[in-house]
Amino acid sequence: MKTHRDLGIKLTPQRLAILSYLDGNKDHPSAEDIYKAISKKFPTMSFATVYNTLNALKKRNSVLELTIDPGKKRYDPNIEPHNHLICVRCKQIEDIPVAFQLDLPKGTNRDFTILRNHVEFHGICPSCKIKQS
Amino acid sequence: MKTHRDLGIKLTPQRLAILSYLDGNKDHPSAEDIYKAISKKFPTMSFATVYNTLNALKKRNSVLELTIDPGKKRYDPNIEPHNHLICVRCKQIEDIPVAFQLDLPKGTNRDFTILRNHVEFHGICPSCKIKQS
DNA sequence: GTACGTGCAAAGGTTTTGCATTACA
DNA sequence: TGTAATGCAAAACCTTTGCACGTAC
Repeated sequence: MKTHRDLGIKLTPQRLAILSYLDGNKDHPSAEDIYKAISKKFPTMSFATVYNTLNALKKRNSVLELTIDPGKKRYDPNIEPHNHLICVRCKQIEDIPVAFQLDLPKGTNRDFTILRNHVEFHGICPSCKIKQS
Repeated sequence: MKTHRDLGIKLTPQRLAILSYLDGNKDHPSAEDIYKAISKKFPTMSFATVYNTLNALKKRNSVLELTIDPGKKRYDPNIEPHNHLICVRCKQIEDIPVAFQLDLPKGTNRDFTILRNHVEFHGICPSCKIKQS
């Protein structure tokens, strides 16, 4: 998450509200989550503006688009390399604030230039374990 | 990929065609890819049947639903634990036929019960590197 | 003042669903 | 024969787009 001082993007009240909602947010919200939260204060807010802003931020590398949830995109204001813990029951996503140094195993296509990696741990979160019992 | 001998699912000609198309397939096809390929031989095949079959196979753990491509699901008949190499340019997905033994870093939520992990390497494939130059 | 953002509605793409018909087991 | 799958169309979602209007810079 960068600050408002960044140039290159017009800072409208709607965008400031989205930036403020995302700042420090660890819920990995979907566009709808963002829309719902901000509509309370901005009744005229539209989905087009949410997507417009998210795509502008994505292009500027100020937000990550996560492809973790089948059916919808999730957004992450934490642009530091990190990984995720995903509850297979409730779909909650938790950050793992650490990067893994991984190499391709021997025998894998070495002609691929690796830019980054992303690790997903799938499991069951504490609160779903309680519900289960 | 299991064999046709599996019980618990009715084997219609359409399903046999889908199973045969998926068997050994390393392209991680989308539902549309499957539909297009099979429509050639089954002109009456419908999307409903493709999704119905894929969801039945998924439930039986005979196919994996990959959430790697934003906007659409991809399907993988390889149900052995393995990982993926993804070209950020052409979106090609290649298998890494090896599982990684990874532990949660210290300080991470230990109350999560880990069931499995999935590693994605993002990079540029050989053929996109050539196009680039 | 101008380029860019907003908001609305419509359209586009993917997946699911309802229902009458068909066919596997 | 009975249960489950098929196929079609419609609907449900999520995301993008076109366009007239408004506003940050």
